[in-house]
Amino acid sequence: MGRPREFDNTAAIEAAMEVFWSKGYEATSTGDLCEGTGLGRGSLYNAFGNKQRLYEEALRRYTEDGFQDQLELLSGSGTAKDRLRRLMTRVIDIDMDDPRRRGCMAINAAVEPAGRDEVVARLADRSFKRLEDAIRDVIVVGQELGEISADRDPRQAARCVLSAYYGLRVLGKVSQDRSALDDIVEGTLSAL
Amino acid sequence: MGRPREFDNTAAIEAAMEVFWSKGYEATSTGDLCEGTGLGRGSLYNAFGNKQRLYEEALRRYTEDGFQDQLELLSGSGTAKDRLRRLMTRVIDIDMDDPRRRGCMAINAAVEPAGRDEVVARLADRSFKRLEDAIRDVIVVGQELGEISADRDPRQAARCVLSAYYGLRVLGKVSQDRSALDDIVEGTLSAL
DNA sequence: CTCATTTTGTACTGAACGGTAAAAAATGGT
DNA sequence: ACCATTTTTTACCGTTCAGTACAAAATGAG
Repeated sequence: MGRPREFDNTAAIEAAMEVFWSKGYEATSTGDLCEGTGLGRGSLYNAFGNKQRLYEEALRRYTEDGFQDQLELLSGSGTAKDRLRRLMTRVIDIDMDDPRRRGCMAINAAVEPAGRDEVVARLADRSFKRLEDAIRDVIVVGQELGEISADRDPRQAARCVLSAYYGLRVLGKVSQDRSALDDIVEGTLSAL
Repeated sequence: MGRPREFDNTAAIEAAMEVFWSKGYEATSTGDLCEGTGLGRGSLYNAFGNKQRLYEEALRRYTEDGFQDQLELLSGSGTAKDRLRRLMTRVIDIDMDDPRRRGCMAINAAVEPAGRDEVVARLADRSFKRLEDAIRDVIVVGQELGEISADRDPRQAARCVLSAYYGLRVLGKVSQDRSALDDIVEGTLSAL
């Protein structure tokens, strides 16, 4: 019972995610969050407790949504290498087209608030590990089909792709040179 | 003429670097910087203008010092692969031994203040490019000596190592699994 | 010694911060 | 209709923020 909520919880978290993603944790004020979500201070604090917990919710949402997108790309058509290539070229497109240069929010989280918030650190870590597993699955299939050389441990190979992927996103934060990023994709794939 | 400075400019920048590196740009207050450098507010603002410009100085110092360390590792003894391996295992050691989990300040800069400060973005970009060139030089030598297969463009190969290197540092921010990071090193090197 | 010049320490500024208090408003149950 | 309960709104905390004003202190030039 009681007065019903006038806002959609999911939509509010998504709006907060956009704000945190664009500005980072520390540079985002609670006023920014009120403006972004359309909620008053009272509602925001009543629903989410404080800025830190709302950030955790926002990051959780980001990693869930992002992982679904990644799975979709990795389970598309084409060879295993084609799918891994699409995973990487997609983020190059996204990173270089985004005028706000938001990059990957999981990386941003690992860099900025993870040192002070163990929940954030574990969320980021789990997100990285899940992508590693998904990449590994693709590599295993590729090896079974003979598309990828089978003389390398698939877990190790997946970790290399994973590392290249996140390196790509770091470099994409400040690089203007798309061909450098494309080199990383092709070089990483030809190593498999 | 005028009253002489009582502090060493270089030492102050270095102290500020430590503070920014540990806490990040936004979370560092001007009070933290006074405490870290030992300077009063007046001296600090008189010498460096404002927080942003001091950060730029600190990052400049970090990238200069860091690049010297990297060059030293890359010009050491052993084969080209040995030297590239040392470059990477060194940062794994550093990242995993550091209780403060500061990571790579250039990455931190690319993630946090680069979006609002073009000077920072260019400093980070330049730092990345310089390491790419240094890695490429080692690969070229390795190819000439037959230690590294010569059928890959050295620039592309260098970019792959570079990307793996920064991926490594991102993962090292939150990972507790050293063997995963070691896999990346060995996988990346065996691809050359 | 005096004066121009620079640095230093301190006190202070208005603004913005994260978070809270409390009352009004809106519901369902009885 | 009334009450317990929850959300919303608004006004308000005390604190901290980045940056400044200004006078005292320390120099070298003349």
